[in-house]
Amino acid sequence: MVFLYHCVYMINIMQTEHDNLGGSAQDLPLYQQIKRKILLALEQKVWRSGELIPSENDLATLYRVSQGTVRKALDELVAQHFLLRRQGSGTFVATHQEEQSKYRFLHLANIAGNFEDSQNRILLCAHQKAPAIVYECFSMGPEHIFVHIRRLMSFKNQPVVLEDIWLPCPLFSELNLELLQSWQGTMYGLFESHFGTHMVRAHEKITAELPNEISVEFLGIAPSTPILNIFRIAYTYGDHPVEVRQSQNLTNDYHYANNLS
Amino acid sequence: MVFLYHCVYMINIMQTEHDNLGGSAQDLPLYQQIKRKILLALEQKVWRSGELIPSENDLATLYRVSQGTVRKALDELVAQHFLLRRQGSGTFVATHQEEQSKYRFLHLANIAGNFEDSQNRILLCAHQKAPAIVYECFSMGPEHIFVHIRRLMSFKNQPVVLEDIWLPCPLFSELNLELLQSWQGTMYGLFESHFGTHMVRAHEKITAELPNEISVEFLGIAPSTPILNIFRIAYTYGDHPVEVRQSQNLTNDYHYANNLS
DNA sequence: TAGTGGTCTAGACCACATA
DNA sequence: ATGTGGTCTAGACCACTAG
Repeated sequence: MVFLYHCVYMINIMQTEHDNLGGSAQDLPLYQQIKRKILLALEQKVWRSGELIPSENDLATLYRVSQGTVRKALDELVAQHFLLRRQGSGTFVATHQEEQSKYRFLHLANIAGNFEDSQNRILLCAHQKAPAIVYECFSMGPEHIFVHIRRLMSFKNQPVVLEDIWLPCPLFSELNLELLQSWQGTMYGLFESHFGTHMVRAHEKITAELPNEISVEFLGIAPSTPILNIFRIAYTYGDHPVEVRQSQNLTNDYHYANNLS
Repeated sequence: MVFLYHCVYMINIMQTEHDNLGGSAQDLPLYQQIKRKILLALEQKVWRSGELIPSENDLATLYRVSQGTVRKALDELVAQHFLLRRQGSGTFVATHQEEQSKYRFLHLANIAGNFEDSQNRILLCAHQKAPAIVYECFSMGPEHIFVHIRRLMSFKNQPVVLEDIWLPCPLFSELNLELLQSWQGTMYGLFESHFGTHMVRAHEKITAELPNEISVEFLGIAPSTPILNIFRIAYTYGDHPVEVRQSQNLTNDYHYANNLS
């Protein structure tokens, strides 16, 4: 029975939590405590991306709370895209393989406001030093090495985005050109399935700039063309930064679409 | 008793809904039906911005459902910023006067990632024709007139944003320069308190451009300076568009901050 | 002290997916 | 047929606000 299998893991985690919080759990509501425990289990990879987690009833038994309390914890985790519910099937760890998450981290739309599939070309994948800002983002010393990826994205076969990506090295050391070129799907899907790193959120700083030399070359534009510059830091479980990305976007035919609410 | 006062309104609304949906309410879950009724009441200004709405128990009695079902409807409305809960006090119609909504529709942050208060100068407030795109956004014929506002926003007394705002005319006809200049607070707060129009969401299209002549003049920049251009349509209850705004943002010292999740 | 929202429970029934 | 999540109910108790 799946339930018993998970029990072994979960009891460990429950007790770890118990120790950390000193019994009273800081007076957080029960459902918040359970939410934390599930998040910790996700961070510690008790359940992997795409896997089925125990049913609401099993979790309720495990945590010694009612099913309604588990449900409230799951509600929030689903709203934050950590989990995915399928009625009749169960609750699953969210992945970047799902159709619906294809444009979750890519907000570039055409004039009509629709998202299009991109054609991608990997220009570079090397172990290198990185710009100073990258070291700051990861709080790492200057001796560290990063995997540096450069990618050109085209829409309707017109180059639109040139991005430089830096990934910390112990974790992504095995990443190479062949793997990137053969992969069908989003980059975050690749990171998840081959490196066990699931991106949960990102922060972007958007500015208007003049293009760098590489953008001029690969986007085929004049050096005076205004470029939408996006500087992104992406985070995995536990708010650990695991990717820094700078992209230069040609916004003649496309725009960054954002909903405020 | 406040409860009885509201009953008169609510019963009308309930019956309107009932007629529209033909009894079976399209098989929507109860809490979704109640959410719709509350949204309709907000749209029809049964309760005004900032006002207390009936308690969960009163609403439950009114709609003949359990308090838990009302709560689930309110949960979603609060998450979408339509309502605001205050424990011990009650549930209120959300406003743009609250401190927390000051930067809800202004995502410009300084290098450290913090939001700053702006100094605003109204350059223009006139009843005018508008660019063609504005007519499209409102689905209005070319005979219509709009209120056109031009505003310069500065941070640390350096001009950073120049925005042009178009508002449809029957609704905002009374808007004038004196009112705009004397108003302390956000523009959406003004629209809400003086024109009964509460913005609930907006969509932005962001591009990099060269500045228009007016931006060159008022931002004090060279015509070749890249500018972050934001084209916004803002909506009130019922997804009716009520504002079109184009802003040109100088992103030398500030950036558009966006969280993806 | 009374009324409000916030948490938690227990149990019923429904809709859906899978075998 | 079974087990899953989805909805709905009724009731208890707690935390907070205000008169």
